[in-house]
Amino acid sequence: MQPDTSTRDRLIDAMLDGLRRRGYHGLGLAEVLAAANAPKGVLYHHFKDGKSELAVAAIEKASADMLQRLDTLLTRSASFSDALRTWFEAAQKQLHASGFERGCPLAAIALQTSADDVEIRAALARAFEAIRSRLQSALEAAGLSPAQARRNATLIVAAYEGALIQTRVAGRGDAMAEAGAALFALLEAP
Amino acid sequence: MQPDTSTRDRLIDAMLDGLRRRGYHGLGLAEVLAAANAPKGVLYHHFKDGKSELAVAAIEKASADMLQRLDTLLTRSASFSDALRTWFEAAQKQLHASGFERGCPLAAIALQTSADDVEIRAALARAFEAIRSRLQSALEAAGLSPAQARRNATLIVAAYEGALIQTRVAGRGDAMAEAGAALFALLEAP
Amino acid sequence: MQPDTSTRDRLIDAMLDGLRRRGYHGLGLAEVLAAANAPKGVLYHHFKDGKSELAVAAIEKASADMLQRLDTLLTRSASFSDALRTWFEAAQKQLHASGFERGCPLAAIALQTSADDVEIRAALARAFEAIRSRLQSALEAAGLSPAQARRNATLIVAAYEGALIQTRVAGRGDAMAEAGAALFALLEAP
Amino acid sequence: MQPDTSTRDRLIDAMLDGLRRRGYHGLGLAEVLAAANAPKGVLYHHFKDGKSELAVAAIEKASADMLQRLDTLLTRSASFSDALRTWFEAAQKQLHASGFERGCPLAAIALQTSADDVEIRAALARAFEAIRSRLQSALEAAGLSPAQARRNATLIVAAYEGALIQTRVAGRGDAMAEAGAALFALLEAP
DNA sequence: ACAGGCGGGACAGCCCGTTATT
DNA sequence: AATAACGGGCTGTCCCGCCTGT
Repeated sequence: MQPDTSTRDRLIDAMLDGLRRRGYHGLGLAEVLAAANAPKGVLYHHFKDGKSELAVAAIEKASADMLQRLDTLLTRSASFSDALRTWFEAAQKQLHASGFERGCPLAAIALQTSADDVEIRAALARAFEAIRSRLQSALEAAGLSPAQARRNATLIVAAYEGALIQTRVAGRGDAMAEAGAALFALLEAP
Repeated sequence: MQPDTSTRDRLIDAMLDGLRRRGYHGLGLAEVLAAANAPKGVLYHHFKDGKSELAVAAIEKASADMLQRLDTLLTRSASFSDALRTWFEAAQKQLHASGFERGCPLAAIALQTSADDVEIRAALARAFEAIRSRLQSALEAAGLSPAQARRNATLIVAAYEGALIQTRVAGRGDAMAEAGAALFALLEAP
Repeated sequence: MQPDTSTRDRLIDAMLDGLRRRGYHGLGLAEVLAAANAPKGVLYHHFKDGKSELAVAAIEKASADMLQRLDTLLTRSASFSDALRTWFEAAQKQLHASGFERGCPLAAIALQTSADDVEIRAALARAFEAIRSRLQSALEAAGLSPAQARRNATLIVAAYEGALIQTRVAGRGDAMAEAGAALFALLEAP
Repeated sequence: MQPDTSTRDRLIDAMLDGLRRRGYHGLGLAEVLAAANAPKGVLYHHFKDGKSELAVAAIEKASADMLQRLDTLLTRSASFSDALRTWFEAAQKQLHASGFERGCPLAAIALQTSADDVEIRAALARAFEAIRSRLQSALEAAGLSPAQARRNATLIVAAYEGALIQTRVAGRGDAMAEAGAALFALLEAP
């Protein structure tokens, strides 16, 4: 029983960080392996389909992490709006702290897979659906109809990802703050 | 004025299409050159910095196209909401028509450039700013304060891009429709 | 004496089959291990020099098998010619049955070892010599001089291997049949 | 106009020599490129399918060379037997001169391609057929029936290839000489 | 004897950019 | 002004051999 994280976990973490910064095709395995301090051969023991399988594992971890953070926020916050506000602010801070390099890995991969990357697409679709679903149930709990809740959940996710893109490109946090402010104002409108 | 489009224009168009489908790093020059039916050497005559310079040209064309389409919509539509609705619907249709492969080239590039791709980042920032700015002035004309207009403009762009991502991954148009519906409902609320 | 074949034997059989189909360098150990349903480590317990030692064992098994089959044929057939005819026909049938994929493992290895694969070369030399020798003594028993018998034995082996090659490439059994027919006609000529 | 052979030709020659010595899978492109003194990238200009396409070109050159040598021999020799004898002796000498490393490239490839290497198999089939065909017409000219000529041609090719294999493995020229002697004796028998 | 993670070198393929030639 | 050959670095993949724990 060894306390240090296993090679497999280190590979996933390194992949995740790389995906956030460079996206799927922009990221070379050499960089991932160096970050994980792992030799080349070991990758294909843990992920026999190579890069794509590792990416799927990374997506699933990212999805689980996001979901859990979101869940914590939703249960601990006084209101749905408060939770959302904290969520957006945290994303903005994280992006700022990394010099606007570390965005959302889901979006980064989503825009550079082609239709034949079946496994990856499926993993992404599952991840987005899980987050939308969690937001939807929170909105229903707040009194919205299922259909309304679903639509607003999709919009929130869209605003989150879209604002991250603009923020990243601009190299300034404004977009995230602006989109968040507009969204909260609209959602809270009587 | 020559009948067939010039080689330079064909290169830009091919690059733009490629970026939409595969993003920046996922796209090889060989594919672009084949699509443009141009030999290797000619690229470096027109764009001496190669791929990145061609990408900047493609971004600028995409930006100009989007801006012009948006402008037409805003001037011809009965209301701002109508224009927006048409804009979202058109994007959804285009994505659907291409089998959910052809998304927004701006977002695709935005997520796979690193901080040292200075020229590309700058071009992207200009492009997003131009669209936000156009939406903002339209919202101001509709009676919003400059600050409110600015925030809503950023949110609209964010929702647009974020919904495109979700739609692309899911391989179904729902997300775009849902995010659009939620956005219009919120914007039109009294 | 255990009911299921030992791991060692399964490895040799899997290697032999692989060599027949892909040759030495075209065959990966992963494929062999999968076919033998054996984990990686076990190979180096039984064959400490790895692939090459396993190949030698496979060659020796192939050689022993061929020799025994030949021996049976020579003792049970009415004449040397009959034995030969049956031998060629069996080879042709086996090749046909496997879609012209499963040839002679000796030849397959012979053509892709370099001079420094000492052990393998030696094993192959022994195998060929054993077969030639068996044919030679049968021919001597039929009345030929030792020198004549030796020459004809070498020719028969050559015709056998050379015809297999042509058959495999063509994907049709003709070559084996033709070479055999010509050989029998010449050998039986008064 | 430069007198030295083009890069393309040098690549083919280097490939051919490599195939003779190591076979298809045993031969790495690095070795070929070093022998041809060519950088990696240039290979894919001349042979866009890479190694397999280069192998096809090498096979075709080998086939053409063999055919031409055979043709010269058959037209210049006093008899078919003389031509054959010279052919076998030349092969034996070449093998001996290279320390029994440089065999027939056709056989070397034939035994390590799998059924899905369609192009390579087809090229090999064409090459063998061409040689058989040339021998057949020479035998017909010597008075044999087409069927007899065809069978003997196949046997001659088989004996040639099969003897080369045995010679290569043994590291001594005997097998080639023995198989040749037996073959000539049988063919010349009244 | 078995099991499987580890290690890193080598493989074929492709990349983008440049340099002669015409 | 346009083209095709060149150049070599880098990618993802897979290889074989080892070595520590059952």
